[in-house]
Amino acid sequence: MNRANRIEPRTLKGFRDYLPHMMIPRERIIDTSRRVYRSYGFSPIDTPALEYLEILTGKGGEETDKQLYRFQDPGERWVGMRFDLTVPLARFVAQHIGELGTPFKRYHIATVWRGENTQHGRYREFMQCDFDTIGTKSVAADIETALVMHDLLRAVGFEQFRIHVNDRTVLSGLLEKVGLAAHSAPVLRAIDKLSKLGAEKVANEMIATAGATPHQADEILQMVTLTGGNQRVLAALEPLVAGNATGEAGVARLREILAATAAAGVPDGRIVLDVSIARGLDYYTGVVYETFLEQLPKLGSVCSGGRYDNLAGLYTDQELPGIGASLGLDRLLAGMEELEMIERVSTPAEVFIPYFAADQLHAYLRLAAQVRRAGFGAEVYPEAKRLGQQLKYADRRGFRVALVMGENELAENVCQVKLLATGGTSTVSLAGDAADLIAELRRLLAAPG
RNA sequence: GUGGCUGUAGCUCAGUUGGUUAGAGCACCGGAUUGUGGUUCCGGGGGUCGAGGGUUCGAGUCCCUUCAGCCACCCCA
Repeated sequence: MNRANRIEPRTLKGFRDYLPHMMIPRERIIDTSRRVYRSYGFSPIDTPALEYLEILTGKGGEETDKQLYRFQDPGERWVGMRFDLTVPLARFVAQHIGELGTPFKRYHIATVWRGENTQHGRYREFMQCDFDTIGTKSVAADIETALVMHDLLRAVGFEQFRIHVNDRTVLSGLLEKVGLAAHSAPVLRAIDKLSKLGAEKVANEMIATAGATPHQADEILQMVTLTGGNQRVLAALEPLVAGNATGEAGVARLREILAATAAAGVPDGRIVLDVSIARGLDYYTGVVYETFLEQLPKLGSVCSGGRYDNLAGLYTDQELPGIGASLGLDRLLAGMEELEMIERVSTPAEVFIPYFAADQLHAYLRLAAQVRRAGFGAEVYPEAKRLGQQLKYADRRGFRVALVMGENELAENVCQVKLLATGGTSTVSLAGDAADLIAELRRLLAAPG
């Protein structure tokens, strides 16, 4: 094909290819989250990428409506691509709750699409790793959500992180007391920006967008800027919501969550009561969580969620409360990269077998099969090229070990085990189904990674 | 969606007031070295200078449009 007809290979704005060295850590985090969710009894589900447009519009507000990928399918139905996993979940439970029963715990790891403007760490196609508990208002579900978030971050490899917790009913209670209950959405959006903008600008925004008086703004700020440790914040909150049942219940719930997570073994200081955490989404009605990495506070929350007490109200009359959270996979990966927690590797296999003696392919394939039976990934190079080149290939890809076996080794039924990181080499026997080799590999590859 | 900045090789970039055939480093492939990689040396493949149009005798360089990336707002994972 000549140059003029050639199609330029390119990807759409906000859509990405994932090369092996990015996909390997990505899959590792996905596998980790799957393992943690399952360890708490969350079950996997999946839903279609496309939904009837009417399912997706109306929930989530104007912004999401604008960002929705929508088109007519070949049958001229109006359809949309899911922009999160919560709305499909709402439809899913409304449709199937009869056969699922409650409480229903599910996780859903899948791609979503939003036609919004791109920015660093923000794309038009990205993956969400959600878990939710549907059909119970119990504080136990709130507590479990925090525990899952905690285990998840630790399983991925973090120790330096904090889960910030708040309860929107505390804010609602205060808004009722000061007389701003009718404007809660813009007030909450303003409060959510406190860490970014500072108290003064937040006050101005509340006055401008929510019609608050300076006095009202001041009262709200007084509460959301409380600091000084969980117990002290709780003690300070109580008088502020006193006499308002909604607010009092919220404070009690927060107190219970903090006590229970501590009892479950979450270290002191990991879970932080932060009254300024509001979460932008309108559908949260109770507890809200955000997780920050201590080394990268500016990265924003890497795992967030909260309680919504009428998830499926658009699709069914049955009241279905729930709580859930979502791992910010791309943001977390960006953070791990910045913290140099990601090893540059572009092979998922540990063991490299150079194709050395040109007429001995069968011997290499047999060796590789023995290594794989022991549970290791093994790759045989496809061409009998110069050994140096093959080792260079193995080194670049990030293999851990090379098994060198040429004429000499074959004659003695042994092979060299070469640790690529150091160059250190030992010779082991292949007798008896390569038992010595397998033992040596287990020893060398025991280290994590 | 709004505003600003930036687009030269896979990556990071040089390229003089507009002037002949567009360069470097790294990366990639091959050789030096037909049995040992991450060092060195030599060679090679890769660019219609993001794309389209305009001004000009002449455009990588100036102008317009468009696409993409980055930043801020908005919103959010």
